[in-house]
Amino acid sequence: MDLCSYCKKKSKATGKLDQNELEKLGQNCNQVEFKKGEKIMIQDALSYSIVFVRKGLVKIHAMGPEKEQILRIVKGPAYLGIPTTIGAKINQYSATTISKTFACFIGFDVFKDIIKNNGQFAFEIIVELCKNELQFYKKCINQVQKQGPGKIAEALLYFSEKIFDNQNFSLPLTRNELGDLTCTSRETVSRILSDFSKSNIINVNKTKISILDKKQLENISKMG
DNA sequence: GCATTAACCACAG
DNA sequence: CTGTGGTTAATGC
Repeated sequence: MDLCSYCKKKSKATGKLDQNELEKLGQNCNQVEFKKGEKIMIQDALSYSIVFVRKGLVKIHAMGPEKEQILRIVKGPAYLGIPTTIGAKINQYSATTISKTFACFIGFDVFKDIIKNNGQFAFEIIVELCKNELQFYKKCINQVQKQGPGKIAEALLYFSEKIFDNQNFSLPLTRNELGDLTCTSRETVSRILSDFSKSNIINVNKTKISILDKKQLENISKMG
């Protein structure tokens, strides 16, 4: 199986593995193809594996006391489930695909062994975890301090820049989910999107979004 | 008080 | 699933 050799090019961390480790990984991981909307990890389930998302988009979400909360959107290639597998016995969150996704389940024991034996690999994993944490801090501040338009503007810029690298994209979330992501209601998302559209900042057609005035959007995001 | 913001409800498409 | 309108509550001049 040459899957892991392929991923060696895709993932910085996997790139640090030697042939031996790659083979060991190959023997202990298995690729799965997911359709849009399928669950990769389930909150409250016991977790035994780390998931490597080769390609695709995944939403990380958890059920709160009131409602569903989308924590972040993950774009492959990326590791999934490291915090919850290492830091807790049961999954603290769910992961659901929002596009067609190819992912590999890696046995935790093998993953742990490689971390312990390969500092370069471990370092790259730490880099990824650190970046995620910093981004999460930013999201927290954004959510608590910005008001509606600022939150939506930031989310749109995030999808445009970080996920699709394009001014035009098809939003992989419903309005409701976008609300769950930005801590607003579905109605507020609708209203703000149509306001942006009326001001010619964006163009909206169902899930298709075009950013027309990026400067303006950045400004709204910045001002809150 | 008055304005702004956003959630909740309801209803239509 | 979405878009909109009315209502209501909180917050800040």
